[in-house]
Amino acid sequence: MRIERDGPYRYRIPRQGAMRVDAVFYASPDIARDLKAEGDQALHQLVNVATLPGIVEPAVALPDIHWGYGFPIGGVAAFDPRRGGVVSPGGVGFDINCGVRLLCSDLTREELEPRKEALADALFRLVPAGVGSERRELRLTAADWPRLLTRGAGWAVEQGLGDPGDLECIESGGALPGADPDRVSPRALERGGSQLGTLGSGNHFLEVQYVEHVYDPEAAEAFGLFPGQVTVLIHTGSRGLGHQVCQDFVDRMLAAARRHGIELPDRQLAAAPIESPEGQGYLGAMAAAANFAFANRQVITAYAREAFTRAGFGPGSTRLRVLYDLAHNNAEWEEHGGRRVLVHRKGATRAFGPGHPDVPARYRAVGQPVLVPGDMGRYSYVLAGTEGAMAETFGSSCHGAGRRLSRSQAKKVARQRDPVGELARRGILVRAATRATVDEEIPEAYKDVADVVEAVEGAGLGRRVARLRPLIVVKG
DNA sequence: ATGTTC
Repeated sequence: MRIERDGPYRYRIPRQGAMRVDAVFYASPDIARDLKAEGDQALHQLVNVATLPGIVEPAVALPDIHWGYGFPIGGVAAFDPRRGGVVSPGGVGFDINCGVRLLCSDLTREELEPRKEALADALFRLVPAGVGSERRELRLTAADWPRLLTRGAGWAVEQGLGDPGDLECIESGGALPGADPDRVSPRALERGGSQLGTLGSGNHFLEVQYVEHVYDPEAAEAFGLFPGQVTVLIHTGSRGLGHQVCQDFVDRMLAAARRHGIELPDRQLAAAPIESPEGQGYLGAMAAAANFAFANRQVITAYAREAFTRAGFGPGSTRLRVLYDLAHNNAEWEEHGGRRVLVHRKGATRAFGPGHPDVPARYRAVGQPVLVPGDMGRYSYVLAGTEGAMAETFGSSCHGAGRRLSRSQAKKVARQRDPVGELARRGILVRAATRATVDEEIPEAYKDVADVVEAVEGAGLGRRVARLRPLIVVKG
């Protein structure tokens, strides 16, 4: 594979073989070296994506790129429907609208400290976590589904789970347009029916954090962040419902690709023309699943507020304002370079720059908040979207640290140790459904997210605003 | 990520 250095933190894979467009990836020299290492499949997957019909130049990868189902995680690909552009479930991922929501309190770290254990216990009690976790008291019925799947977070607010103001600072207003509940299979509804308001497993979490450092005081003020402030970061997605939607369409898409004469270098890239029945069906079901995920984070927010109250914090001081809520895994219609294109982001964050009409009015002068979780022992970042991202990456930035160790490698390392005890000694309280998940998620399992963010900022794809340090971690 | 091999 021919790779050219294309500027600081920027590399280009010129069109070669079956590629229809160039691919570009962003990385520090260290990250680039790892990506080029023999056996790493991420760049090969990026090249595969560049062969798909109707792709708009370039196929993009951010510094947290790693191997995924068909498409790499940390990738962005835009398709033009007027040039045979396709939609691919693998380009969105199994956890449709896996994403993060940041809440900010008016509390300081010092005010939290005396009630930290109580808060950890209350959060763990009120926010179900773990594989197959359920919230049976919210069991959804046939009458709930159409509105829930079209209105997303707004549906939860209608149910009294949150305030109308919560919807102002959510990507797409908390409801991706174009949802078609009839495209969501009965099996997907069955799986999701008792999972609304639950965290799930794997890398999903709820963290209580504090603002450890402010890089850009002006932007931090616009976002409502101040040093020492207590924040809450929720990372979860569409649970079994989204997983089943993806499953339902992968096989159908493979047949559709064959029928439409689309040559696939990898079956996992199964795709159909955007305008085909299969493409439209997937987009309708995907948006519905995305809205389930927006509702999920909204319901969890309501229970997080309840947990603060039960831990003894006064309601006035803990409103937990929604700073922002964004998707890491979705496909959506956007205008780039004067064209309306379908942008797939898989493990990537929309990062619209200053002045963009889709940035909430209160942040518009600064740019969209970009929330970048790290690992549970170090820190997470809040960035702001930039003009550079608009010009180069279809308005996209990184979404996290990216794994360094596989789950099994991490478990092997963790087995000899006491991860929960080690974190507790550093002031981080972990409440987890299973030890196995904590072992897979030890800090050493991840790259240092600071390195990823450095590359992103160096490439002009985001601007650091603040760094958040964990205090309490709820895990599956 | 995932009723973690429906």
